[in-house]
Amino acid sequence: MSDDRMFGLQRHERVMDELRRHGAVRVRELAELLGVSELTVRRDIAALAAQNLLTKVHGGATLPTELTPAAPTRRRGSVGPRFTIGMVVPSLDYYWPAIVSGARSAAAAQGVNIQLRGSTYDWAEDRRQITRLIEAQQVQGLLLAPNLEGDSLEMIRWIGELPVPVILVERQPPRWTPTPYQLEWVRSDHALGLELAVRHLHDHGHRNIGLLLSKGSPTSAHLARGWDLVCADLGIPAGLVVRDSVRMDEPGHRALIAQLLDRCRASGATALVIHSDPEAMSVAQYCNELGMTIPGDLAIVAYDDEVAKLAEPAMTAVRPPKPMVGRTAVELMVARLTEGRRRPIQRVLVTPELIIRDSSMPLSTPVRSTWA
Amino acid sequence: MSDDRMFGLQRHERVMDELRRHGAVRVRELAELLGVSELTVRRDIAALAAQNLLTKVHGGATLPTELTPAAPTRRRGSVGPRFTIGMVVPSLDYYWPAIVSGARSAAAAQGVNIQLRGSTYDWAEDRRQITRLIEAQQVQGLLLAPNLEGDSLEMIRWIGELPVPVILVERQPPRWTPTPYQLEWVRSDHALGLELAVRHLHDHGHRNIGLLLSKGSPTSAHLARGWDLVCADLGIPAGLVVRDSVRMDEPGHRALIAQLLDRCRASGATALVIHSDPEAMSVAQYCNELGMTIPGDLAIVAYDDEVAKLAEPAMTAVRPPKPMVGRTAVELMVARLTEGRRRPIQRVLVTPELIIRDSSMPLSTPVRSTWA
DNA sequence: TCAGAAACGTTCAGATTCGTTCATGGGAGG
DNA sequence: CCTCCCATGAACGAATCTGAACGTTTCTGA
Repeated sequence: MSDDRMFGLQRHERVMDELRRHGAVRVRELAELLGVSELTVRRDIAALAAQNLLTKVHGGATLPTELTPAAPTRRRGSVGPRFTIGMVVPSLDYYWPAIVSGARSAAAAQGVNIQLRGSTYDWAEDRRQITRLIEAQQVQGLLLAPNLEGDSLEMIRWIGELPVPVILVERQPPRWTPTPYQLEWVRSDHALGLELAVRHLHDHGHRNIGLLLSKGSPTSAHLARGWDLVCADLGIPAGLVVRDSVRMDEPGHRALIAQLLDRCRASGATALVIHSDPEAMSVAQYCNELGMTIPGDLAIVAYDDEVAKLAEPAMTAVRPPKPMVGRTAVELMVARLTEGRRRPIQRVLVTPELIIRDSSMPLSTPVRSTWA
Repeated sequence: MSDDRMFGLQRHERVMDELRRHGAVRVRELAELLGVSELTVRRDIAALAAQNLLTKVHGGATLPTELTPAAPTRRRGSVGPRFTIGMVVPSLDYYWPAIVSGARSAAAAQGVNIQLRGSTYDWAEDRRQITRLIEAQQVQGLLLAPNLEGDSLEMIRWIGELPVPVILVERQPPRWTPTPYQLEWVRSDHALGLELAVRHLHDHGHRNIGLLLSKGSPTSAHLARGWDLVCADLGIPAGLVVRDSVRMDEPGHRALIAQLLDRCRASGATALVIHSDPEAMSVAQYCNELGMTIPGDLAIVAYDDEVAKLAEPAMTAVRPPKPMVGRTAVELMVARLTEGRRRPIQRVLVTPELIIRDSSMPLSTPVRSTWA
């Protein structure tokens, strides 16, 4: 089933992954981690460095910085707009690395720099990071993903008054904002993503589906909206919605899952859509311990597709277009900086993708994606 | 399963399925799984790679990522992708010329051609034009603005089955479409445009505002939605909405306007938002004949800004970002044609602009847009 | 400054994979 | 029924990937 070996490209991705997660990697560790010789790792690093995706240092590699020696200058004459864009994201180890990576590669293609700042899901910290970026006077634009829960109007007004253009990433302010210019944003269409999941399950015969939302995520609201719409469209019950945190590191998660499964049984649900992979894997593992089979006794679709592939069975998941969101944000920002205020405000929705694996369909069924 | 042999296309789908499930596939395993020779698998992979559906690597294939070595960079001649894009618009004399013009200039910048076809606001004619463009085999993509009133699902399904990528312009299909790929679109955010108009009037003291919608325009629905939302937000009455055609060339338009003004007087309305310039000018002219002053006795904001500037007094109007819509559509299409199906679906809203002239504010007031 | 240790990269070899060339066979169309 | 065409498969030289060996460079601490 699993390969003992990976392809070169996969290794490259893995290297970049580790790099984004930790900011730096060392050859020795990577060699062990990936199960290849150090020489191979060095070759990988050299290849990635040739694309300016990382900076080679003695003993390993780091994320590229403006200090990178001998950055091959862009093609001769057309230096292009050399902007520096600040980016503040709420997390650097879940969900956001893929967005940052998409942003980084778009930035490389456009010849601009990105100043990345990790924050938390907390507005005060967001604000601190943003303020520091602005005060450093180095950034011409900002890509932000602030926590808009709470008194969002106040935050939005504050953001609107920043001296540089702002584009919100994976966030949607109210449709009208009390700012001199309407705010620009780009986000995944999570409501549609959820709809894809439910319709996939519906296509495979499930008529009674439940939804488990993780608490406190800005995504939940969109998922809930998509849920209501698609259930109404398909004429299936929309009642089984649970908001709870059932991660394995959460105390009492087993009791919560047991409770959830009771509700499924009571309402006759045969499938669950679960927000965020860890929660889905937690549920799957619990089912496994109980002797329930997946997808036989319960079909599961996870939402996020960060680690769903690694579950056993591999989990069908909705994958938000994270790299594309980052990329689009950068492209919008470059356009805004290049064209100035005359350019009309754009708001972009990007559609997630449904990755069909084994947790949602009987294994014997010939594999056939609805996306064919 | 049923057949010992499958067609090439089926095999391709199967390969993509495996790929989506596992993220990577190995030539050897696929050959065994599909019961064909490795050479055949390699040929399949090469074909799929040519469509950017996967990335070929030594020993197999992976899903395309941003690390995917760039396709043959077409620098030297830098001929650019010389695509030809078909564009079918419902009118060539109102509203649409600005969109087409935006599209044309973007096309020139991108080095692609546009085949323009005028149609009507009628689905049968749309379909005829589209069919002809397809059959001529000259276009690699289509920008369409079909009339989606009526049995829109049927039309959407038809559009989804066209052999070239489609982007809808100023049209929004249902959030989910029964097509192999979700439809892509770009449109003006008319609801927000209307909101700008109402808030502008509200800012200048109007607390009782009416809305006149032209009948049968696809825009009306968005305007009505924006109207309900903004009236609720501002806490002003939303009851005075009239749907009528009051163009000067419409028989009986004077009676309808008289009726409208009666309703305004009855409800105490001091301002009107009127969809489409000709209607607004018609009302303004009638008011003028009655001796009412604009904006003194009645403030007017027109929606479309096609000819609003020519009115007397010059009319404040919401200007949908028409050139930008056309431009964005072309840019999206070029991206789609360049990057293929792997590119996630984008849906873009562009924000209109409020052009403040004389019909909404006392003439003495220095004209100053809230947009500074 | 120097020496030891670690890391690096060149070279070579073994193994695997790729793709060209040519031959075969079955289905579509006449 | 025949022919043409395309998809497939076999074989083999070419290309690629990987790791070991070993001389060279860089780092670190005395």
